[in-house]
Amino acid sequence: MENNNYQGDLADIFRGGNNTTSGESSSTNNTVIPIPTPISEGWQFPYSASSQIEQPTSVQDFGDPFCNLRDPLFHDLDMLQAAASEDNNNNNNNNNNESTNSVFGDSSPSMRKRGNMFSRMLQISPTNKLAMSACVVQNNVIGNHDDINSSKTCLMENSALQISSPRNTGIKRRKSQAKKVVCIPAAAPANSRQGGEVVPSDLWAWRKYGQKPIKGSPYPRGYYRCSSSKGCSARKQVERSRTDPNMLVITYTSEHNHPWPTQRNALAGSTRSQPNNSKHTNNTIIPNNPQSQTDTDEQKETTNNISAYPKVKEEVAEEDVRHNHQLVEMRDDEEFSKDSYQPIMLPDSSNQCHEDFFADLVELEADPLNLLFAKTLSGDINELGQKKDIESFNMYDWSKDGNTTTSNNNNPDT
DNA sequence: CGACTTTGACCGGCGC
DNA sequence: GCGCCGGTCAAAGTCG
Repeated sequence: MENNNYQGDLADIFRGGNNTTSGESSSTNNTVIPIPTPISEGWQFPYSASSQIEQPTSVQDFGDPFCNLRDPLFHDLDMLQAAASEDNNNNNNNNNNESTNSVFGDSSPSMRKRGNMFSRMLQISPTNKLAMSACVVQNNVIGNHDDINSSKTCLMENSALQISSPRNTGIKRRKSQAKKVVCIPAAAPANSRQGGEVVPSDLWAWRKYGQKPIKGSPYPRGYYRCSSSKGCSARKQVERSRTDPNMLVITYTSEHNHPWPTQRNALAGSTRSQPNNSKHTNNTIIPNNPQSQTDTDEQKETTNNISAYPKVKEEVAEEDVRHNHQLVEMRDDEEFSKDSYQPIMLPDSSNQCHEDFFADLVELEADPLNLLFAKTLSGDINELGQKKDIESFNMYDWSKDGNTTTSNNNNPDT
């Protein structure tokens, strides 16, 4: 394998970007929401125990719990510029802060207000220079999804490459598709057979249909499609970060054409990664019961299990901020009953110290995924200060209706 | 038996 | 136009 231009994957994420104006379905939509690792940043997810979790948008979220993450910062590009300007001034007075801290931490009021990593939706649009600027700013400050812990130099490099890439014209992409990129902590590669990833499962059932070695990456990329429903075009790609094997880069493509699966549906069609399958451990874990995660080599897991998104860093890419906003708005009208599941609430203490940083994340808190992060991060970081990866992912509590739940599946009490 | 994973082959987009 | 490379297909094998 070649190891050149590791930015490639990220570049791919960016390069295809066309802003999706309403009505332009053919455009490629990529947005990246870099989520810094709390491990090194001291960053943590906020959490509001009082937050009510709404059923995630199923049809338009690419099956990505992160889909609804959006960025107040980039909600308005004007705000972005204003923020940048403001922050520059502030940073001048806070030189002792690392740039990352300025964003993840607390240096800049403006960034603190607008700059949460979850919400950093960027409009990666070749036609929108301002958006591209936003991209640069974001990458410089927050990080590259492929290696958030990497140096700023690297980040800036990526930014430059992404923008300068001819592909950033993005008008022609292999297949015009909206994509979302999520970078999440992964189980230790050593635990995965054949370099396969232990992919944290989400609420959808995925079936692997291919795997390819990717140029520039020592790790293969797995291709999955939604198996929850025949005819569903939703796909995702899973690969390890080239620079940080502990991170998985998951790219969601296309959309689910069916409702968010119930637990049964999510589990349906899967015989190898069932929670009750002692051999094939799934990634679903009870947040409060880390031991429930056995994380064996067998669990290549991708699939099917409900839930679990890791805590730490992550990125979601999507090209059109507006689109995300729409998703958010639509979510309020979601026909899916939130009876389907309930988030596991965190102790209030978990969010206390983060509220300032996530002051603007009210919307995000409504997203189950946010809870995932909140839970995992607050727990893992506070307690361990290190990533526990997938082991503490299980953020969903599906037991509301008394059905078997992800949590319950791993809960010794059940 | 059905659903899944694995894996080589094929196809097509994209850069040169 | 050519070749590289990513994405998908589909056969074979595995598993419950």
